[in-house]
Amino acid sequence: MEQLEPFTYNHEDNIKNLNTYQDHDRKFKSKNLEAERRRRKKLSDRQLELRSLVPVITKMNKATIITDAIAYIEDLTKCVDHLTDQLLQMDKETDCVLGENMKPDGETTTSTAAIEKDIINNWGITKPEVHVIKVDGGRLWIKMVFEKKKRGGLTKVIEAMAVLGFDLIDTSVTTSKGAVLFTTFLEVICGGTMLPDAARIKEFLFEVVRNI
Amino acid sequence: MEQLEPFTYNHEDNIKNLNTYQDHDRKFKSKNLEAERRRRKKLSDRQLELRSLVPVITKMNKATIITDAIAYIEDLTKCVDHLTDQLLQMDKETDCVLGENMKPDGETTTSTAAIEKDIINNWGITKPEVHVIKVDGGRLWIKMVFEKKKRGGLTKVIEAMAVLGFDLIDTSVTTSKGAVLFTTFLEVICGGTMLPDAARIKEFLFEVVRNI
DNA sequence: CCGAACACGTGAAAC
DNA sequence: TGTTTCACGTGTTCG
Repeated sequence: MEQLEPFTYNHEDNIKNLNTYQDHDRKFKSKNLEAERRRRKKLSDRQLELRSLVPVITKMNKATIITDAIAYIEDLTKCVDHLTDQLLQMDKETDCVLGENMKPDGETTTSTAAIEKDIINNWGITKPEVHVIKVDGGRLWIKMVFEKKKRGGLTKVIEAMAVLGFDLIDTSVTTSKGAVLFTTFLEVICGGTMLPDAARIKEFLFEVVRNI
Repeated sequence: MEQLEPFTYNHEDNIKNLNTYQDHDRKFKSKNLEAERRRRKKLSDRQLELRSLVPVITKMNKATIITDAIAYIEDLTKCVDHLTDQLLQMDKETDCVLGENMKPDGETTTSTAAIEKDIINNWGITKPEVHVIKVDGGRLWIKMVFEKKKRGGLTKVIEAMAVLGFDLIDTSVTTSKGAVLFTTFLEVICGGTMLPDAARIKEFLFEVVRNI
């Protein structure tokens, strides 16, 4: 085909020349040829690693590997959600059982109703103070100052920490004249990437300490 | 160098011709040009989708996106493992409790019996350590070292403090490699169900930390 | 023979 | 500045 005449690029020759005169003759070599090769290799390695992590691979294509990885991540997140739901439900049940057992009059009030009642009754006078600082990937530093209005309030705070999946490394609680200073350095159990943003944690904890 | 003579490929010319005569003149067009474009777009889209699924992206690089996805998958699997462990443990516990509660003869097994049973069942590897020191009339200093076997254990401790009618003045909790050091300086509230007898408090707390 | 998948070197552009 | 990342069109291989 004379149409293809101007296009006389020969890849094999080019490769051969590159390999032969790799360091001596740079006439046909871009400056970033080796860098590009490194980049390609790195990307390829990552994709290989990703493939090795995903259990079910429908096809060996690069695109399908990513698709399978996406499906796997979705499955995993769904699994995590389901498990946490189950765990929370179970936590709530055991709490309910304990609460009922401790009640002397034997009245069966659900914990949600009790919480609602608490919300109505305890209208905070002083606004609680909550600080959440992300130290690194999976570590947080939290400081809270709030007013202790009833006994067992600290239990709720520690409970909230457990619900959030926090592993308290170093915690200090100081009480003085009805005010509580709670500071903690903690690690997120489920891993750094699962970490919700500090603002959300702060909001959640604010609601927690608001109701105690 | 005549060796490199055949390399007359001109990318710009090729692009220009492609843009100008995209559908009319296919002189410089490979047969699989459009297919390759489709493939690239598909792959790019998948990577975009993957990126949108991973919450923490350190860099926007294609390689780092995959790296982050790998880290995310590892975190997720770790989280799933952890949650299933917890769930299994909790299932076992509730089974134990329910089994006792479900006694058909209606016999009211006291909690002490349950505790005794637990003592028999759970033979801890490391014996927990509990110290209770009476500072003055209504003030105590407590130090406990125990092994954390499950999440929410700290909640039980704080709960026990509330049950005992203790008002925690200054508390410190330090965790390291599954071991927990809990120290507190507290005040006994008048309405407490238990008298501040150090030995009895120590026994009670020992049972509490033994079961967590 | 053809479509799909891939690695390659390259120029442009971003940081 | 220059190093790095990206999209591009290409030739080749495989089913």
